[in-house]
Amino acid sequence: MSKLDKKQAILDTALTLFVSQGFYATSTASIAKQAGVATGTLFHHFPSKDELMNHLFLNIKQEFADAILASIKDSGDLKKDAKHLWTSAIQWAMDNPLKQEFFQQYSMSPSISTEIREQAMNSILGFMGALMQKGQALGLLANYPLTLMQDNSHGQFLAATRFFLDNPEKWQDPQHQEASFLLFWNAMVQS
Amino acid sequence: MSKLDKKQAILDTALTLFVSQGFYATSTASIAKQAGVATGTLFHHFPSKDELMNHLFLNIKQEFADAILASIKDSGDLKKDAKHLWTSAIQWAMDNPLKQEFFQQYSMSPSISTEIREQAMNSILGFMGALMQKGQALGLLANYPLTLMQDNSHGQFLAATRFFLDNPEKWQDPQHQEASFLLFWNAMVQS
Amino acid sequence: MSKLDKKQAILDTALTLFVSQGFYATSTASIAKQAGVATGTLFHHFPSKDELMNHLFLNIKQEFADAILASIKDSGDLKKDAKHLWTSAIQWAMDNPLKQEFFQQYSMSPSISTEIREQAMNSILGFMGALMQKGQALGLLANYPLTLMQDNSHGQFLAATRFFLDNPEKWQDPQHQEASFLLFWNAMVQS
Amino acid sequence: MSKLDKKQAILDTALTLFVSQGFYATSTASIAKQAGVATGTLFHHFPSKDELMNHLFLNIKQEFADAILASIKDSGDLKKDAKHLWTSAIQWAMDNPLKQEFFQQYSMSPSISTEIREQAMNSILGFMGALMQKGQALGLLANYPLTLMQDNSHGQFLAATRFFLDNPEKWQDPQHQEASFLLFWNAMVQS
DNA sequence: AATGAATGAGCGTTCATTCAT
DNA sequence: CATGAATGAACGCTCATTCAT
Repeated sequence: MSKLDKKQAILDTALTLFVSQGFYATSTASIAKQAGVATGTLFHHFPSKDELMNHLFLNIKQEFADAILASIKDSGDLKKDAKHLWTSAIQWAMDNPLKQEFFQQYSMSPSISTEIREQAMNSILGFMGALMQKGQALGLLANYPLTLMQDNSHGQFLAATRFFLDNPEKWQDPQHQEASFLLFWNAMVQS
Repeated sequence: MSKLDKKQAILDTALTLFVSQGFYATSTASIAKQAGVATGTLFHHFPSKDELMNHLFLNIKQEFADAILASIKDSGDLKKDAKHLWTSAIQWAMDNPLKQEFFQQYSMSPSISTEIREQAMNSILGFMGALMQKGQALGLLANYPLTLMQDNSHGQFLAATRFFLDNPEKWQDPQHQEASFLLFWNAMVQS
Repeated sequence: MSKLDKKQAILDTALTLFVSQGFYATSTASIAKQAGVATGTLFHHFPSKDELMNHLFLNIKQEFADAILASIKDSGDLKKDAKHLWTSAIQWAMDNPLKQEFFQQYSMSPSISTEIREQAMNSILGFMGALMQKGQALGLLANYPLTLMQDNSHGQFLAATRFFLDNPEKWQDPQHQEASFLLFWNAMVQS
Repeated sequence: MSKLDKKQAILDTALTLFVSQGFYATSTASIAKQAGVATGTLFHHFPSKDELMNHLFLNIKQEFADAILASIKDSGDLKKDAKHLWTSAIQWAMDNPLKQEFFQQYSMSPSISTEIREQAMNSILGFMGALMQKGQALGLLANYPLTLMQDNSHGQFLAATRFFLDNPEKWQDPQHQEASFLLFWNAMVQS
């Protein structure tokens, strides 16, 4: 096993165990053991358990952001673009259930330092913010305060991914998929 | 200090510390010390740290449910009733910021046993579910799958309370208050 | 329940629990609870857990000594008298299995203070000592050192009661009963 | 201090303290401290205090069994062989007073799990059992039930070692040594 | 870089004992 | 005399972290 393999094995194992047992219930010794390395090795790659957690969090956030960024389109039809974005985001969650679960569990937990958490939130909500401002400028979306709309959308996204993660077969159902998007979109529409 | 005072002091201190430091970072010794009782006293009233947590959770959930239940009206105007419900719920959160914070942190955390958590969720989401079914029957709300709508509303509620808790002065602003309700209501209306 | 009843209930419960769970694994709270009294009541009757234990030990030892004393005969036939004594002693153990078990467990354990233990041993072994000296004077028993013979007899008695307590049906068998006595008696006879 | 040294230091210290203070009155912290290691080190080598105890018990039982096994002879003269066995067993106890004391205290105590205790008893009493059956076949020993004889011999052995451990100078006295054996042997002899 | 034995502060919990009622 | 809530020292044990190899 090469160096990179060991570091990656530690990260992979940590993700699995943090999600299934929780951060505090997972000992560094158990991560090392299940990753097939010595306890000391974990601390060669990460200065502390907290740093391992933050590293993991930033890694996953970046993966998600990259996936979303790659799926952004500008077709001229804002609603269509928004639907594409919404669907891509949930699809990523369905494709990466462990990572999404990790996000759900730790994006609001004190196990992750505040600055890291906020940094992650901003970068993701940034996409949505830009889209919303565009919609407002076009008169498609209501002129609600932007930060309120952003937080609301984030809450809807967390609820939607939790729902579909718990009921994966429903994500295959076009009615559910469509309803999920409309709940998100109509909330903001100029009525 | 009377008997009840000591038990209550433990519960109050535990609430404060669990919210500010997290469950695992809060030692039973620190709860006892700050509550002004001996370590043994905590275990005289609660068989374990976990049971103390569950007790706290059920207590707060019941308080919230009682507050919501007391504010339910049936005026014949569903949208008006819904707004009253929505406003009351957020108002309770604004009046009890510590308890709302506790809810945000622990309603999805493994620190609370699954059955206790689900029991709490169901009792609260039950109100919303009934209201939604009524709205669908009247043709006011879209015929989206009920469970999806419920989870979506819950997500919006968590987002709204977090937003107003972080920006309490905005809850005084009628525009924000109105926008918050419309985001919730319009998401579900029949378009 | 009268005062004496409560004190006796505590002693009875302590005997049962000390035998079945051991001294250290039995909490004073559990004794009080099972005896149907408050925790404080135990400490009204006995100044400490250790004193309760010593009290129990002396009580039982006295009961045993009384039973043996009552069964001593002087028929002129030493072997017959010895057999009667031996049989009576084991019979008492069979009739009071809990108390005998208590004896087996604690007569050598540090849970009971040394002086109390020695005091108990001497009073019981005294009977045997007198009998042995008589036998030696008559030329029936070998002139082995008296203390060695006493300790040997005690060891045989403990072994015999343990055996018959574990196999109570064999105590009904005359062959076993006779063999048990002969092992004891022949060990000491002048060969 | 090497690794093995530390583990051995823990075992040695535990033996001394368990014998002098008892199992429950000896804290793991005191064992570690007196052994010159950290508390965690004890638990690095033994998963729990109970396991440390069982380990100790099995170690000592094995040592004793090995010593006895090495001293077994088959000279054709059964009584002579028996005396050799008896003397060797007591000699081991005199040479290892701490370990013998440990045996006396714990071979019947609930601090050691039942299966471990029985396993130890059987392996030791096995020697005696074989010797007795041989004696019965030769018509030298009485036809008492074998298990009763075994238990009886065990009781005599415990009594003899206790006696000589408490009075070590008497083990030097040929009269005491001879008497001790005759008490054991004559008990079983065909009369 | 990798190892894993060693560390010791800190944890949740127990329980003999006290004392106000 | 009886009660049981309260006490706090002490327990067995865990685990993030260090460091000699």
